Amino acid sequence: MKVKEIAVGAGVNPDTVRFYTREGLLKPTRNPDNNYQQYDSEDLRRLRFARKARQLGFSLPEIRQILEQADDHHSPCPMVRDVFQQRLVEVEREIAELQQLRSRMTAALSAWQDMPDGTPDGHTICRLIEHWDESLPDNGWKE
Amino acid sequence: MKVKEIAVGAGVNPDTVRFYTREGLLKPTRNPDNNYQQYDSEDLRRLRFARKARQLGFSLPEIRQILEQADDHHSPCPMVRDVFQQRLVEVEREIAELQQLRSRMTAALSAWQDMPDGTPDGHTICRLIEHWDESLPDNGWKE
DNA sequence: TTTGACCTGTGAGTTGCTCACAGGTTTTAG
DNA sequence: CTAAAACCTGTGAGCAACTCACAGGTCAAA
Repeated sequence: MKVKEIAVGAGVNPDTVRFYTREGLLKPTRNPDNNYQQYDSEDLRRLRFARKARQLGFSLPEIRQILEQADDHHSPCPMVRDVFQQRLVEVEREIAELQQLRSRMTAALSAWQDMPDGTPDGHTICRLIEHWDESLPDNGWKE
Repeated sequence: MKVKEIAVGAGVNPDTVRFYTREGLLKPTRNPDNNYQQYDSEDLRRLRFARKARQLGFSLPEIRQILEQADDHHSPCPMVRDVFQQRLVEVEREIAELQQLRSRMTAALSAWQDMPDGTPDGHTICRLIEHWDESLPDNGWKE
């Protein structure tokens, strides 16, 4: 298979295939005639695997690690379960944060119905946002 | 105020202050003696505003636009309401996706309890992920 | 006066792609 | 048979929103 073929087979952009190849997730051979990359069905499985793992929130280094373990004939599954559980915790945290954000946003929107538009008098930029209260999740400042 | 002072005042990294200044969100004056940036309380309000807006999901260009509108003595609030409502829709979509992901993950985790670890026999990388089903939200391939 | 903490600008690193470029190859249509 | 379209190659830049590193200037306290 050539780049575009495997890309279509996995439903990704050909540049993603080239990128994953550069990153060492795929290890095609070369056609000595024209110097083209040659992928086989194994590469296709790896690519599909990588895409699924990405959707689950695995990072490229993690995926590479899993693939390398598989190459070395070690079962990556216990590790996958670990990362997977961590990821689940993160997902739940993200959900909670977004839900909190949503309830604040809907509350704010209904409150704003009764508020006049801010007049930028040099003291107020937009009271809609300025009156947004302070207690949002803190991001940063030297964690 | 000097960089670190305003940074502490808004609870952000001094580099973020410098970055926002480069990006035109803050417009400090210069101390001609030492070439230091000089921020005033107005800048502090702008910075706090920007941070709140970021937490609400506004992008830096959007925030800059809002600030510029306020500088020109136009009320940015109607625009803010618009962007805000769009953002609310996005937040809700994100929540829905994450919730779907979570339910799939918990289902998978309990299913995996009964599955053996994949033996990488050259045909399987990790059945935990390979058996993850296909119908996740599609990202990409020429939108 | 010598630390140490701050300031300056610029440039690179982060993540996971995506796109642009310039040139080589292969396929297809006329 | 040839010309154009469609593919391939590697490299390098761009995205978002910072964060950090570097090299050198400035200023406060001890």
